[in-house]
Amino acid sequence: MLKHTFIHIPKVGEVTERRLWREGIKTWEDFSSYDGLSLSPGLEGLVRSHLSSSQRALSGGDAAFFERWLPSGELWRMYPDFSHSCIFLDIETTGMSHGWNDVTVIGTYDGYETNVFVRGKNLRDFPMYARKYSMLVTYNGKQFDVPFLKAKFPDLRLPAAHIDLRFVTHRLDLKGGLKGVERLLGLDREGKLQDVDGFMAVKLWHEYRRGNQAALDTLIRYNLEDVVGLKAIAERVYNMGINKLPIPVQPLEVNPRPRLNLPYDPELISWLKDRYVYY
DNA sequence: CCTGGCGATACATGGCGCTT
DNA sequence: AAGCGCCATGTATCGCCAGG
Repeated sequence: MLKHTFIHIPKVGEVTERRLWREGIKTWEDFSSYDGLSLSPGLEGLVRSHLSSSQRALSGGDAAFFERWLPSGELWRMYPDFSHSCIFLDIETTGMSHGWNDVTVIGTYDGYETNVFVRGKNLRDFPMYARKYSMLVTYNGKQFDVPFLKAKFPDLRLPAAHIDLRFVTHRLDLKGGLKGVERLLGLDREGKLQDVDGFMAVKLWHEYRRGNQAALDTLIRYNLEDVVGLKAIAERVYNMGINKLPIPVQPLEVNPRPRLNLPYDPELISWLKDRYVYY
């Protein structure tokens, strides 16, 4: 998709990009053979030089370049070009507020394997691990996960680009939180895991601290279900995004939600569900 | 329960090309 | 040269709504 993109160039907005497309300039390559019809000479030069930087950034895997120049609502366009170095992430905490609450679990998925970092075990390994990636994908992570992680690890270096799927789905009229979006896309998770939410994640952590090992298993399973779901969502919303554009763009091959083979305790979930009042 | 990024909206500004 | 429309961009304000 980036090779079709012009909106990251200064002085080029949605209208100009669509005009270029309409005139048959659908890729950066098309622009090189452009014989100067409807852009002013100054703008043409600007585009030309910005495209050569873009080409360099793309071949060099420079995600920071695109994070810097793309309007935030169009960051989703980066996904296929950087998915080879992409990390999906979701955290669990003891509550909602940075000042008062702590990170308990960090779950990640790179498209091949999941990783989990647990408070009191290996949470400290996360910053080193996170450095390897160019792109981060979360749901509401700009609000929640990233500020929490930065508070926890002050000199944390996260991937240069961050796609927050919350805003992508919202613009596509997919609303209702991560689980709601999964449901709308037919990506529901199995059985009892459906009943776990963030509030229960807090309770599961406390159960674990009281000595219940199965509570940690369940918390981790829940967390990783969220994480792997992000990839399935990203692929689908990307394809929905390109379908709204007036030019044909190569769609992404869509994968099913990965099936996790990790233990959890369905009875504990039922017990917690009955035990606490939700509002 | 708390928090804040973001989209939507409105408005001002300024560059540019075109017309008269 | 002046006026105009088009478009990008900046600023400000407001309310939504997602996370544990």
